[in-house]
Amino acid sequence: MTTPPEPQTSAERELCGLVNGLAQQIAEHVRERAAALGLTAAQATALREMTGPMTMRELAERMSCEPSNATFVVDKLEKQGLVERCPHPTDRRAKQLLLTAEGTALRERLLGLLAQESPLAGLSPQQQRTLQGLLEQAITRP
Amino acid sequence: MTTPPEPQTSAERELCGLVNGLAQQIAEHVRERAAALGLTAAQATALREMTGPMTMRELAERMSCEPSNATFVVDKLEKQGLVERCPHPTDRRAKQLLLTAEGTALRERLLGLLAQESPLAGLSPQQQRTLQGLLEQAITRP
DNA sequence: CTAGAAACATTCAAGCTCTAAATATCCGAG
DNA sequence: CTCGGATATTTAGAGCTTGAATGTTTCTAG
Repeated sequence: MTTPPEPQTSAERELCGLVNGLAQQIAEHVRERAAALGLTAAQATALREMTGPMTMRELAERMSCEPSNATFVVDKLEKQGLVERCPHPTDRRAKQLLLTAEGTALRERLLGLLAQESPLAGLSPQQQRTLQGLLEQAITRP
Repeated sequence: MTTPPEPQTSAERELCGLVNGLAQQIAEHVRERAAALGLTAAQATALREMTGPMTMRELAERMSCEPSNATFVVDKLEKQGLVERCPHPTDRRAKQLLLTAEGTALRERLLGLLAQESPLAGLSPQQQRTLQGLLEQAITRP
């Protein structure tokens, strides 16, 4: 026979639901601020992660998405004149992404908006540290 | 003037990244188990939430998505003979979703798979309770 | 040096999700 | 009863994401 009906299971499912719920709130937060600047959530995420010159693959990794998706998003940003695809200095296979002056300015505004009214404001700094520890442990395990 | 340069901010951004990371692990977990049964993640989520007869709207709420999306997903499940759209007993506007025998059987298998190797297995029951409390507090705040 | 393996970026097809609009039905005020 | 606002579902259109296939370029074993 199997182990007795596990009370564990349903608690874990509920917990997964909470994690997803909070992730959705965070996504919504980004979506709202991005929309205020005429960007989609994906475009805003890309802009946020553009901390300096980088390749397409590097950006994709920072965005936690596939390179093909990065191509799609950067196409949009490039059409808006926010980024440029330059030839990479040392690797002719790769492109080097650079923010334009406009892109840099918009990124600053975006970062300012994103810092306001964080979805995590309901937790004290101490609680945030606790949460961070738990999440790190949960993630670095499988 | 604004508050001095907040050290808070970057910590919160990192924390958001962790929440999203764990949510992605959970999604990947569902995706894998669903694929083993020939289902997409969305179809598996719908099947999982079909705890009994319900309307399209009710399913959409359980899935945290728009009703139009539920229509799309249920279309697929119906084509696979897993669910049926029946006329609602008392409200002729609504459809009542019912699992077929096949659907019920597959749902059982799915629940079994989903309960195995939870992405949260890295946390002790005590830690899971702590996490649950923090997430609830964070969510029920805006 | 050179052939084969691996890495970078892109394109394309397919799937998921959302919004807005259309249709059908319900319900309550008069 | 009837009209008008609210609700349930579907459709159409668009954006986001992925995975496979492709063309270049780089790296590495021999």
